Amino acid sequence: MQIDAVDQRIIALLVADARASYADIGTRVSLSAPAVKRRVDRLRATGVIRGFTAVVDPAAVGWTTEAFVELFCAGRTTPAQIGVATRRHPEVVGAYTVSGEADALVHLRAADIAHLEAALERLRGESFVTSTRSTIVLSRLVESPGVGPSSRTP
Amino acid sequence: MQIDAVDQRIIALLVADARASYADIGTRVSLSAPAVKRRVDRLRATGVIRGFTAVVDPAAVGWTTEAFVELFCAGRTTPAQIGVATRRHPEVVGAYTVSGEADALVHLRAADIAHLEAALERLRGESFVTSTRSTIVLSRLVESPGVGPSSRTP
DNA sequence: TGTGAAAGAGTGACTTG
DNA sequence: CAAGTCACTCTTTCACA
Repeated sequence: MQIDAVDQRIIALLVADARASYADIGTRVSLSAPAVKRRVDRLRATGVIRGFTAVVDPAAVGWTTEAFVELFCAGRTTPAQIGVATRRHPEVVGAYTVSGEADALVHLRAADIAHLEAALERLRGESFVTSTRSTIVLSRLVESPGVGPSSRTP
Repeated sequence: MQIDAVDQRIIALLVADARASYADIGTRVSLSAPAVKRRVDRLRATGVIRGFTAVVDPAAVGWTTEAFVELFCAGRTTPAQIGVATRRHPEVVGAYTVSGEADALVHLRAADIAHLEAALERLRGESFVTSTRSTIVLSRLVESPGVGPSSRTP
């Protein structure tokens, strides 16, 4: 699907504030509100915009402990398998297959160290996991939602 | 600040759909629309809800290459220093100080390998960086926005 | 917190370049 | 075909009980 410069700007504005009105966006991109709505509808329908979400301070909700866990998997493990398995754990906020020694990298978020340990144990219980290597997050310095500065086109 | 069970449910609903109407949320939590608005306003004012954003398919915007980079830093480098420095790079979508060998873990997103390489070079140019170790993301399996399933309280 | 009223936003049908 | 206009409905958001 083709997205033009106006779409880009609309996306950037929605990433900055998902509750902005179509009229507001319209004035910023020189379009009428219905025109903006049609574009947003199209972007949602084609999957460019996956949805709208609230950005919550994890500490405020009590999920304050984070870790990155490298997963070493059994010989014939597919990415899809890892995806399905990791998605089952609510503590998993990110999972990626990666190059290098490990097969996958899993981003965990939990209430505290005890909760994190429990989640890790559960993860290690997955049949295809042969071993893990954890890295505890000491502090979160940057965490952009969305796709980063989507106003830029590289 | 104190957030009760109703706040939790409102947060969960907004994470699921940031554009839900107050009336809609209200029926789900048995409150009137203005009551919901007042709670959301309070949650925003106190920083529990940091904002509302659109979740964009990175591939659709052309940022399709990702990496995790471990940063090894000079002796007296503060987390704040790393935070300020990494925030300068638009490719950085996440940065954390971590336990283990490395001092920090940086999550990069770029258009392609060339762009990623350029970003990495720029990052390595930061005065306090002594060395880096990169892990390329092969596929994204899970990536939850917000705070994960915030309907759960651990 | 709920109610009700005024202002504003979302959305469909229709028209125009 | 995509944008603009208009009309109608639903939301937001205020004051007050």
